[in-house]
Amino acid sequence: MGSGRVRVRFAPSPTGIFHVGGARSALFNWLVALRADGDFVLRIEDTDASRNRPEWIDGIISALDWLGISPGRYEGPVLQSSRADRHRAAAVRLQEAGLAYFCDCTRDALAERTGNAQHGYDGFCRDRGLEPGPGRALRFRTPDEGVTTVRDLIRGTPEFPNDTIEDFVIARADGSAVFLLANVVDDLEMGITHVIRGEEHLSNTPKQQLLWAALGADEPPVWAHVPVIVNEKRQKLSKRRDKVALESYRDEGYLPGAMKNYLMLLGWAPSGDDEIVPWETIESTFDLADVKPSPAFFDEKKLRAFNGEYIRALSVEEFIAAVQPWLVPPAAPWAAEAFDAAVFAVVAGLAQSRLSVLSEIVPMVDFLFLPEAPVDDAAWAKAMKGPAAELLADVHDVFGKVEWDAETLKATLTELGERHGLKLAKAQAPVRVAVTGRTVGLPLFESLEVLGREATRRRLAAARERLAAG
RNA sequence: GCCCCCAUCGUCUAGCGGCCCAGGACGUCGCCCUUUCAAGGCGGUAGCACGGGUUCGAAUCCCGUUGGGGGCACCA
Repeated sequence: MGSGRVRVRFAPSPTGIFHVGGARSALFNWLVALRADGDFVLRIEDTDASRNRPEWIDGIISALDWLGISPGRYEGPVLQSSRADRHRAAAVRLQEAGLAYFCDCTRDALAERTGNAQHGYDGFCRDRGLEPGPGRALRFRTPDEGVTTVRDLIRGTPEFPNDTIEDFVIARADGSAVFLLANVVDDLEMGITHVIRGEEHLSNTPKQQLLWAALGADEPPVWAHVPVIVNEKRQKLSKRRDKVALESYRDEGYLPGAMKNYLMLLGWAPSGDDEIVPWETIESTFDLADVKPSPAFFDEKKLRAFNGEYIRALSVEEFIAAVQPWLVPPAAPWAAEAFDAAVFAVVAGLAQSRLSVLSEIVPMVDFLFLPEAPVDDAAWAKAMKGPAAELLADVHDVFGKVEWDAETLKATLTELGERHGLKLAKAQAPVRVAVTGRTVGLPLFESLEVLGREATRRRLAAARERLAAG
């Protein structure tokens, strides 16, 4: 408005988790602000006091920060609750101007009149001239004729016949404004020029646009309703059924870069054949007008693949720093003092290409820091077959005297395996399970080298005992 | 029930009238590499929902059908 400076806002309600759909909306808004050299405002829609907790707000701020939208780079957070007086004032203004009226209809009374179902409000109190009072909500009087045309950057110009827009409630009986009004009052007074939000708000838009005009705005903001993100059943991602918390992805070890890149691909695509692109490229090429209007499925498999790529793109030093949180309790099952950074550094590079998410580092290196091999029963059953017992006996014996380096260990086991008619691929299995507890994992000989002769032989001996015990 | 939105491989998409008997990515399948598992390399698989138009020409434009989805609270 006025100056022409672009101002966008991200207006989540604090619900305890940060929804991936919200993350995408935030990113879209952020990008629009960045590209237009405009402002990004964070507004917390906390008007429903019954379900609000201060820590939820911190959660939103830190989630945004994780995405690269850091405090100080945007306006806010502005708590919508702090503006309640403005909202009430707007409601009063509309009522005094004759654009809204009081209504004491209950849901039941309305259902009875309209033949239940989910019809809109029938305008019963429109001309009853009710005064404010207990049980009386304020309804906005919508036009009876004409259409309200919404200009939407992603969807064109959806038209809503005014006679299908009911006289909706804008303030509760206690005078407090509901979302529809509070949201508009804030956007208007905060000078928001572009409202970029989820598609689920599209049907609210004609109502809000009517409110913009009623409150004296010269023109409504530019709307952009981004498609919803759906699950495999093609339904909107829900907190109850689906894994929607950004925090859970973060805690599992997804890198913010991968998450951002993936999220952007839902409904938008970089030019060219590469889907994995630097954030800077996205910043310099993103355009809301290129966003596809159809819903997109949140494919965690693809996200994982992306994350693996991002992990592999890290330098070993960066990788070591990134996995740090998973190498100490409580994420790690070993004692804090059992961890040896030098040992880990040796295998870090080997582990890096084997992870899709950072948390997978734990089962990959636990054998190095746990006092004993964390033997998995299924792995044991699978590997300890045939001449395993005899082979282990030989290995235990010979490993007591050979040079302790990966190359020698490999040559040794190759030879020992042949003695029992086993190719190396087969011969390594029992040794691997005896020492690491699993059938899969890091390259074996390098693992043995860092683990050391003593620990390795102790585990081989333990495995022999267990085998002997049946 | 009413209003609105959407429709290219299983999935995310490129395509904005001829460059397309449709390209990329994830998945999946096969092969190679290989001490397991990954990673990597090579190759394959699979799609314009349907029906009418418009046009010399349609995945691309229009209409309809069908199918999906979202919304219809004194929640946000």
